[in-house]
Amino acid sequence: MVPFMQEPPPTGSAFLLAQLGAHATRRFTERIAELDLTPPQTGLLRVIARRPGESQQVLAAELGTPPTRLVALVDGLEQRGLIERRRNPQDRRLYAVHLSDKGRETMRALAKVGAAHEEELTSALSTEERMVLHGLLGRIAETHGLSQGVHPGYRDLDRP
Amino acid sequence: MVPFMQEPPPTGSAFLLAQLGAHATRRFTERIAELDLTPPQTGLLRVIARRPGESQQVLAAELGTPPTRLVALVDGLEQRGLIERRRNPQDRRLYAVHLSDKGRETMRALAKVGAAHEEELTSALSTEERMVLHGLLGRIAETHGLSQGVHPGYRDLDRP
DNA sequence: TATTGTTATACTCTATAACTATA
DNA sequence: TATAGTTATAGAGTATAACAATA
Repeated sequence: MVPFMQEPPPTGSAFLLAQLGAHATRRFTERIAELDLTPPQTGLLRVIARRPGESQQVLAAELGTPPTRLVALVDGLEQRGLIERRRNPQDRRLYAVHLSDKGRETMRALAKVGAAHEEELTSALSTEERMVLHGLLGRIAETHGLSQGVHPGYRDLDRP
Repeated sequence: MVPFMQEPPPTGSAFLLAQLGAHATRRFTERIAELDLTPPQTGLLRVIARRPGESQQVLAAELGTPPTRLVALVDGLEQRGLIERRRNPQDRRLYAVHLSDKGRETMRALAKVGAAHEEELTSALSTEERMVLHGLLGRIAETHGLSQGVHPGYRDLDRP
């Protein structure tokens, strides 16, 4: 969503966070494009890896997105052989969504991409400074209820 | 653009920055909605305030956006009386874009919104910690060429 | 009747290309 | 011919509502 600019105080921390967050997202998007993945696909893979076998409804709730949006997303990853839809014989309305072997391989590649991304982004800082930064960011995230490892995106946003 | 999730390492600083950046943007968007402004409008106002009298071409270059996009943006702000297009008698192709008195008033309101936003976002930290955070973020932003006070958004992004 | 997944549709935001008016 | 601004058009991404199958 989000366009090219934000806030009035030229360089408060809030503005820097918005700036750096957009930059981090852009760079990460470029990196995963080489794996032929988009950020939404990557996020879905992560949730499936963490909670294998869940229904699409549960995955949608976990991601905070409308269930309809998951259909195309799951379709795409399934067609590429990264995930599998398994029918539940007890309740034939549900699918159980799992990673495939190829999907697990992709997760390992994503871990490498993430490490390189982290290194690039924090390259200006010493090891000690990185720990300080991580601690401060973690506390801010915690007080704003962002600690679950799921990117909030812009859901729940009343856009004008 | 950006969807609901990003990266593999559950809580590296890169992921935290993306998370917090999206959160900061969302909260700021909510706040300026009460002034009936969107983030792109706010960013344009800031650039005009900093460089009054520039042409739309220059403003577009400054924001890193196609000039066509500025037309509707300038239209909207002009219709609400926040900015003025002034013809240049020497070269009647150009406009010189200026803030109006009402626009300057809006800038003051935006400054207040920004201060409240900054306070809310960093409320978990002490005064000292806020200074440390600001210093670290500033250094990271600098090494990635983000220091101009203009939000990069997702321009130049090769999206899949 | 309620729920899972799906399809159809519409809306927002943005970019690209074609046009006008001035130079 | 080149440039500033504009309009028209198309595309990506997302959400809402209606629908089919199953419970």
